[in-house]
Amino acid sequence: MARKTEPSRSVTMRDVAAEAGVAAITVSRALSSPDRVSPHLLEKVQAAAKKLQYTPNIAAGTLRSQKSRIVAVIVPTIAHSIFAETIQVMSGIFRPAGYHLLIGHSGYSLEEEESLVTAFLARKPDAIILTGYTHSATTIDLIARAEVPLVEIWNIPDEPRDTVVGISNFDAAQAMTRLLIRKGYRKIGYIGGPRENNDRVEQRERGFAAALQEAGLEVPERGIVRKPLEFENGARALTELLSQNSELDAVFAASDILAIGVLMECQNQGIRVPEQLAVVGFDDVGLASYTSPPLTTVRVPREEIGRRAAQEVLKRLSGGSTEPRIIDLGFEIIERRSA
Amino acid sequence: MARKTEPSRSVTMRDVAAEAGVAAITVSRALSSPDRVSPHLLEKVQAAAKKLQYTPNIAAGTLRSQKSRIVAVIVPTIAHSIFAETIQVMSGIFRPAGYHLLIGHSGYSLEEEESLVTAFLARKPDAIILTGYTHSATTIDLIARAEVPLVEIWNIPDEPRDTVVGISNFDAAQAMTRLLIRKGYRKIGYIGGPRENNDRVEQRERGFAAALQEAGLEVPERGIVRKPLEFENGARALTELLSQNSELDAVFAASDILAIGVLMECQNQGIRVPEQLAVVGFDDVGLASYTSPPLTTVRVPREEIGRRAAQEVLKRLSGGSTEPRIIDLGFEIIERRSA
DNA sequence: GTTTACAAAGGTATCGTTACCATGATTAAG
DNA sequence: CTTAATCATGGTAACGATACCTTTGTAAAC
Repeated sequence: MARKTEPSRSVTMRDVAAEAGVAAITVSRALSSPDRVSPHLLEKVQAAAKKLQYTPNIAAGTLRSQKSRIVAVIVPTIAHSIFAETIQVMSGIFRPAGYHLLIGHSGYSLEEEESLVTAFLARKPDAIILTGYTHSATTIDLIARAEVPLVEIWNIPDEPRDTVVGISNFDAAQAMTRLLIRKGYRKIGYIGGPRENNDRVEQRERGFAAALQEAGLEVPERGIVRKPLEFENGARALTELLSQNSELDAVFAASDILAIGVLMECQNQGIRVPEQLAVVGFDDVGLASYTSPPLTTVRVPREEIGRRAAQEVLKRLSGGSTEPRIIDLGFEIIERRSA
Repeated sequence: MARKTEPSRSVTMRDVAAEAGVAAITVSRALSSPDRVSPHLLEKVQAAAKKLQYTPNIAAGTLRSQKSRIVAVIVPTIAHSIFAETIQVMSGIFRPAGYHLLIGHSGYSLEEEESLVTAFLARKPDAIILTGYTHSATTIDLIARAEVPLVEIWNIPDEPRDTVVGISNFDAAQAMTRLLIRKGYRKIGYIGGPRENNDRVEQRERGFAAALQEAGLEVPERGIVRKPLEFENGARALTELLSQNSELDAVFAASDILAIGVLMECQNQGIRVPEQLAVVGFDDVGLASYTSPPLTTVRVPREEIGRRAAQEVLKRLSGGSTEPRIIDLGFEIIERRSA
């Protein structure tokens, strides 16, 4: 591909300026704040830029202005649909605004997250978006020192560090469990993800336990199973749960992925849902309304989380308030037929 | 968060140099090619960098060296698990090598892809990874002019432009259809995605048609339905297909997402799979082995695609060959119980 | 012991843009 | 009609790193 002609120095602002018969700085202005140059020159500059196929060198601009027009995003995993969707939505909002996304996945490891933050900070991102509120002290310190706006998404803490956009996973899990109780289920098992470094899952588990407690119910003996969020683990977890607890009448899965695994296993084992066993999930992934029976679950406004997070960043970057604040987007219990 | 003390000029290489009692250039070398400085000074520099919490300014380095250590990746959509997985794998390989990923989604639009390429090019990426081989002429020209290595993934063209890592979607679809024919199915319907700007899907459709033709079979009247890749569209497409073609005995879905939608609709309508209707998919997503019945499908080595693509980029960036070439990773027919 | 080779370290210029300040032109205010 | 205020434009320096070249020191070769 690369044709070897000459060193082919790339077209710079100076070249465009010469072509248009103006100063370099005017080209800069024409391209980044068009309303600050006269229509006449603006047109000339644009024509010249087009003619020379000028591509600005962002690195140079970043070096001088200390603004990279990059937003760094770190999620636990990109390969989970809920995070992929969030990223996609954010990307769609940042793009037209001229910002690009630097994406990393921590694999639920705080060390890896810290290492990513360190690496990303070297690119002077204009903002950083992290998942959850659980981060290493160094991570937080690094970001504070760099004076980079921080938006934490997906879960709501007691005290915000900076901006937070999410829902109360505790409240949502509690509400869902209450529904189960209200419907008359009494022996409710829990299937969730590992709690390490995952405050979303941890809060869901707590919300579940809180609902049982306030109803005077107990968590069944060995009624809690935790496995990574994969379909097959839902299936396995159910088997495990049932082998320990034959008279379970309901299962709360802290993620639809697990819940769907549970439903599939029920189908395999011929367990009728919800007659023999009620199953509820969390997230409301696309598939949840197509399972049989359709899954009762908690709808998390995940696109809205992405959208608001991105909008908050943009607002902040154009001079918005820097006060720490929590944006609670709320959840919704979606009753379908699995409970 | 941002504490307003003083302008807090950030720590530069010069500061580290002063602290370590060496020249700035030595710091540069110590950090980027440690084996080119004496162990003694290396240690001193590292200590100084640590003490001052030095963070390199990549923009400055990029400006000077014309190397950004950024790789741009454009996929049609991030929110589809197969692309999310590919991205995750690539990200995992690039990260330890010191490269970061700039990710964009084109929404299956060539114009949007072109616009993304234009925007990304301004960041002087060290390589660009695109999905499929169908791109606008300008896109290709832009990349060629910028002399940026290009890797195209997921599908294999006749003539490679640069590096290609993928599978033959044509061959795979053909092989799958042949299997259906070999098993005795004769009235085979097709459910696929829209073909515009999607050479993967297009080649699958062609492969399907080719297999029927070589067996002397015909595509059933109105036996082809195309809808965006969503579960619900699989369900809808099946209904549509069946209403036009009551004696269909098999359905080839060009994506597991659609196939799973089909399976769910079969369950709803009480159609026995595979006895009344065989269903096969394409991709082998995680869920495919958990449906009931488990889905017969084409396994696409999508993690391997991501891995190889990333490795090829790294190889190329450390001086590897620049000859255009195709890396065909092959596919596998996974026979489960849905056909 | 002298010459050659090579490694280690430093000096300086430079990448391409934008911040900052200055200038001249135009308009508004008195 | 003068003065101030505002706008459009330009000149220059600087952001922080690395490429390139030079210098110095040490080991190898004869």
